[in-house]
Amino acid sequence: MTDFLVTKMRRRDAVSAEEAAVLHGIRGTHRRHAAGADLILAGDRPNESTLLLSGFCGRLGLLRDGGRQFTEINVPGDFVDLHSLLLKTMDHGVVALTDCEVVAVPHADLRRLTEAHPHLARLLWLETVIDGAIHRQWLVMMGRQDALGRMAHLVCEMAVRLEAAGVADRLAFELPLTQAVLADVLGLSPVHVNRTLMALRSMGILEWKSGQVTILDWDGLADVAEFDPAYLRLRRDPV
Amino acid sequence: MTDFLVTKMRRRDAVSAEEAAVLHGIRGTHRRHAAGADLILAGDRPNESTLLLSGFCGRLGLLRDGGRQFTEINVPGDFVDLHSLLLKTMDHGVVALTDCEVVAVPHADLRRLTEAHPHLARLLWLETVIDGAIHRQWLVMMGRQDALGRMAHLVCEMAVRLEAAGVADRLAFELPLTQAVLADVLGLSPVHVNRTLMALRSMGILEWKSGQVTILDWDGLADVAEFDPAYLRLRRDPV
DNA sequence: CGGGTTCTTGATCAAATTCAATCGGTGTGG
DNA sequence: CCACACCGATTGAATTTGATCAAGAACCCG
Repeated sequence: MTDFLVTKMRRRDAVSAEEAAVLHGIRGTHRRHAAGADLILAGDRPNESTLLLSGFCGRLGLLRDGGRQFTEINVPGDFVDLHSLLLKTMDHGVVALTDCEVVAVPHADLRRLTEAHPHLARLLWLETVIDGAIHRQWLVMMGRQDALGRMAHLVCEMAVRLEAAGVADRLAFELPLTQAVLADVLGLSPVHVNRTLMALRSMGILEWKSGQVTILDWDGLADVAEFDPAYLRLRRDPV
Repeated sequence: MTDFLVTKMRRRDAVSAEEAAVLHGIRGTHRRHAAGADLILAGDRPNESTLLLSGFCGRLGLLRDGGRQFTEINVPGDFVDLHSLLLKTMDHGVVALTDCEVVAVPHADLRRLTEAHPHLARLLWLETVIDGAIHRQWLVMMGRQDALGRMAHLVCEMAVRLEAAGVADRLAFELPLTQAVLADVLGLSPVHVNRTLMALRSMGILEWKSGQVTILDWDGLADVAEFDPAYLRLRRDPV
């Protein structure tokens, strides 16, 4: 159940058999959400954190005029709102981008776990800190990269994160996001998203049809994106 | 020395006298940096975290063409790189935007502190999680607000954060950032930063000369910015 | 097969960039 | 005290990027 989480953590630090057992022993409420459903709304005060088991979720901010901006796409093995353990009140919403399967873990249990297992606590802290690193990288894209670079960067990131969780292959994976969602991820209009994808296609870098991404030229893609996976912290480094 | 930090934390949760004493007891290397100096470079593996005592720092990402994008402005009382405690390798640099005074605290000491004082550990974790919330809010600005809204939002945020640290008044404070730096914060060109500031000035909302900000119409500014300080988590909520 | 969503394409428009020049302080050396 | 250099702020003109509006095509799903 928490396999993807442990797989991902083990790219970052050793997780002992005992610690893995503690993580696998996490009990929470198992739920399914249909694509489009709100898992969490801004202003909510959840008393549990949600671990994504399958599907894709997005954290998003809303504007007065109805404008939406995603700040992260979550993949299986991600906690979509581990930070709510400390933030208490959510500053943003979380929506299901596809049908999703999740397990909601009570904050009380997580807190007990962190007090009993300081190393696991640091591994969880690390997960929230990596969320921050992803946000920073997105900020650099949004501020200083053009549409092509942003799109390429997003694809690189999703490829590497899905691979790290052990969910998919780096060069061919399912990413069933509509171009409208991509627009709200990249801060573009849906029309321009379409043109940007066409450009990557015509450059022979990428295929993306019916939610199926195929990367034909990883190096070319990474070059356009100026992608350096260091921020995803997928190297072993004891915490 | 760590007064600003404790002041800020006490806006978020009770900090007992004993805990405050522990924080005040933090010993580290006291340093000064001149404006423009690099405190940390991307790729560094610091074995200490840096608490800012006075002045302003910025976390920034770099691009191939020399483009820069700041991802956060740090004010007195902020750790500029508390996340390095877990990230180990820095994914971004930190530069002094003004002359700065800092104290560098060894990671070993911080780690010992978190193991001995779980509540303080959570307060520190919270600080890193709030960094993430700030990044998210910036992403929404960058993706979906125009230049005017972004500038207004930045000013609102700095006003509230400086006030929360007990460093300055919300309506009149020093923020000695050049328009070139503002451009790299907001993802704009220096020219457009200039025009944007002129617009806010001509709307009677803001004065900003020689690093001195005066907010003439807070409500107008917050309205342009769509500013809601909830993400800064300045309400008491025990962790 | 029909109806809705998603994708695609074209034409026009607005925002912000780039390039370029000027202006105003501030400090320094003669 | 002035000349000079330097940095930051300001302004204008031409250009680019991406947005908006609008319409048609393709694709699913019931």
